[in-house]
Amino acid sequence: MFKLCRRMSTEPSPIVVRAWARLARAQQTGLSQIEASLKQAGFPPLAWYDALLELDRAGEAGLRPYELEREMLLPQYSLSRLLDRIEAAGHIARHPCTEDGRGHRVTITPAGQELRRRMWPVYAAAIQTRIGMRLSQQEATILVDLLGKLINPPTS
Amino acid sequence: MFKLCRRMSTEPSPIVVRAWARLARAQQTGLSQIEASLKQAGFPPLAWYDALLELDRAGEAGLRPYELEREMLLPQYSLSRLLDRIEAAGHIARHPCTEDGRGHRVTITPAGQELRRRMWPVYAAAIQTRIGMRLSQQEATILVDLLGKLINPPTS
DNA sequence: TAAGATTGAATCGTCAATCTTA
DNA sequence: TAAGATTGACGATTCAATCTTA
Repeated sequence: MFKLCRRMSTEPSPIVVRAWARLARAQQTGLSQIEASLKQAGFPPLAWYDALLELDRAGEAGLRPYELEREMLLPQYSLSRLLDRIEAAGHIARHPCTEDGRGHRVTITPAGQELRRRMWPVYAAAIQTRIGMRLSQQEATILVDLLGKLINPPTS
Repeated sequence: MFKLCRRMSTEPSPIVVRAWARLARAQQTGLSQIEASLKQAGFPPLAWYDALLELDRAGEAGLRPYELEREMLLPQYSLSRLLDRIEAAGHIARHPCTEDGRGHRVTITPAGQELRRRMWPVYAAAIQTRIGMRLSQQEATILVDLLGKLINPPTS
């Protein structure tokens, strides 16, 4: 009798599997509470905030859609539809791009800046409830460090 | 001149905001790689695995949909539609419930057990790539502990 | 040919209403 | 009245195809 070859030489250890399970659970729990808080306050989803934040930081020059895709880790078509909705609500504007005729520039409008500003206190309160009230400053620092190792590139 | 009242006495600290941002980013990156691996191998989404795992553990008695909702943190209607799809593919069965005429019991079929078994190596390899290869055992242990503090109940 | 960006059709998720039984 | 569960209608996401310009 021979032992079967262990093909999965890189099978994850039980503690690694638990780490992934808890990462998924902690994020899902946090995200759903944040989304619920925003909705209850009459605001749009968190993805709108993320987009408006990046566009606000980019200033008058705005961003190309492909730049926003990379910031937000969204596929091209998904961002395109998200921008459709935010634009229809009057919070961003799309302009033809002078340097590259294929592309566009996206900029935030004053109404968009105002929306982002008003969303922040609700978002911040939810972050504080889910994270801030459960970790010390030192624990939060360690968590930031460990999660940094999980984010690309592999050698960070 | 009087200072304005600080209404947000619980404004999160910058490190807490960074912790949330990285938690969201690490989970999103991990999940999208896992989903991509499963899809490339011809398998259904991760939610199918999660449901099949719980039902496999529950054995012949199966689970009531409301029990599965709580395990998976899904709303009732969302789980109902997920079960529709998995049932249509022949991987689970819904039975009327003898103890409670309103409810049902959901059980895994042999085909469902087989599917779950075949999905695991692909899922495991992705976990190892995203988590196992980036953290030591000690780091993974600390991460499990910190994430545990973020998961309900608040006093865990 | 490839990159930036969008879109029709199909799938999936969500809201509100509904049905059945406790 | 409330709990377990489902469903019609609608909104969001995804896939594949398309359009325009580099």
